Amino acid sequence: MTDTERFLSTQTTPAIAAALLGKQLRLQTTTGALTAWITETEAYLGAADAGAHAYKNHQTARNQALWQPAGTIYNYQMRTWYLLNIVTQAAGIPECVLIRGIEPAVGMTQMQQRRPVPVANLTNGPGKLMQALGLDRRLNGQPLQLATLSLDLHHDRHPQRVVTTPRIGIVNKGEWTTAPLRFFVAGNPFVSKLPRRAIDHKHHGWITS
DNA sequence: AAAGTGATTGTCT
DNA sequence: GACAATCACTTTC
Repeated sequence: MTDTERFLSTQTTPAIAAALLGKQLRLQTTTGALTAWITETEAYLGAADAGAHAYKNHQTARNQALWQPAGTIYNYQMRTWYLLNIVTQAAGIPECVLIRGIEPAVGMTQMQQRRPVPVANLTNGPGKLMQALGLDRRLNGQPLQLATLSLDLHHDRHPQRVVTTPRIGIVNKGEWTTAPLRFFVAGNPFVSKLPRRAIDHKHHGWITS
């Protein structure tokens, strides 16, 4: 088992979602690597979770990847956008973490070419970050470390504080609508639906090293 | 700053 | 044919 597989399968999925904040996402491209720090995540808790695609273990052609082992990419289309999830837990347990925000580290110029908007609007949402990385659903079902996309647990930053809220876009799902399963780095600007006044312009919410 | 609406497309019933 | 783990734009305060 790799370090990444262990990280993604030996703690609860909400704990993994929180622990992913500050970890580095890396995309290998023909012109070099793009890297970014994860700033916002959501946990989806499988068969029990009325807000999840795997609710009641309902398998369809689209969501097969959820039953694969930890580290598998679950990538699907939402309207005209693509969303990135990382499967957690052992094979057969359909839990995952949705990546909702990333802070560009290396390659921001390339990201802006793919998504020509002001930096403040570049990667602060799950559909936006996929457009900035130039990705679609072709990665669906692939293991993270074998794909051009990978997780680097050893290059990480540490949030000063993590904020927990209900998930975005989950409506009429009873207790699961308000369950505290969204996590983000307090003060980081690359977080969806964040009021301007909540931004830490100096350190972006990271512990300085 | 918050709330509302339309765009647009694959997926599932 | 309904609906969706979104986004961008408009309206309103």
